[in-house]
Amino acid sequence: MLKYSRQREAIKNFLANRYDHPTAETVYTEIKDEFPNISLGTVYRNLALLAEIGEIQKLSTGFGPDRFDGRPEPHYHFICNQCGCVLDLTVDGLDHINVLAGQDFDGEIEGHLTYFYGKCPNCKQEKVKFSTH
Amino acid sequence: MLKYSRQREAIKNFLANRYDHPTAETVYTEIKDEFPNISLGTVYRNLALLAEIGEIQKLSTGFGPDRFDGRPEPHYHFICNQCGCVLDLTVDGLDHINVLAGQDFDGEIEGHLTYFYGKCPNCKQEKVKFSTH
DNA sequence: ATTAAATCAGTAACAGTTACTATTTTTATT
DNA sequence: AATAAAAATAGTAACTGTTACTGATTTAAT
Repeated sequence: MLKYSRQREAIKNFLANRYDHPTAETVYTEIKDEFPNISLGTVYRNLALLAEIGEIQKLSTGFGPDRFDGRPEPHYHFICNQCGCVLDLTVDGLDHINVLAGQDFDGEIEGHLTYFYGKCPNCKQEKVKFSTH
Repeated sequence: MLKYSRQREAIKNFLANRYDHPTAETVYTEIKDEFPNISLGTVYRNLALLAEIGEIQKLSTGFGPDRFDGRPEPHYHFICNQCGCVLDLTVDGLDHINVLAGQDFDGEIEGHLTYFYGKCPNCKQEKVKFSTH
């Protein structure tokens, strides 16, 4: 049975108000303002739990630590090749790729996980700035 | 300057003949037949190097250790939710999803990384077997 | 108020990977 | 073939991110 915990609530609220997909470490250090002696283990445990019950999302980008997204509803993510930032990305009409993938496959495709890569708006700007003088 | 090394060559050949996307640990233990005192560090170093120069691919699936694919040409991957196996998957006509993703995005989409999930052919079979008696 | 279960803080352990160092291989030059 | 510089190696230590353990605290039902 799941019991209320202020720490868990604080972690969830913290994530709900952030859009930069922080790491467990970031959640830990930031939440320390409110809970000066919260444990890193508590942060990891609650992040895992919240992800499991679908209240947040865990992003394993492949490089560096996992990141967490306070928006539970399904959406895509963009990772900047230059600065490494992670941005939310709403892309419609991508469900059909499961069908495409299943075309020549004897198993059963149930879902997919996609990360988009490139230059974020900021880094795209930067590049223009440097290349035109 | 890149110098030849038999260990690197062996690692590359080993991967070229495997289609199960082994982990560094697996490469290490298997390649020990030929090089009894090869170092795990050597395996990691060469896997990273081969991936960097594009002769193999590194797969970060998000759970467990990274896996390696001896086929350098771009293709997709399927991960079985049940047994965890990783299979190659050829899916055509998926380049356009970069365009779709860039529709309402001010940055620049340069690529994407997609993993498909579901039941592999074997596990799909299993399920049928158990549910029909 | 009492109690049992859940959660906690603190810390140790763990997995996967990278970094360091002294020795060996490779390869270009004599 | 011998020499020498650069690259790679084996072996091991260290590191990063995460999980597991333990005894104390908090929650929530009685």
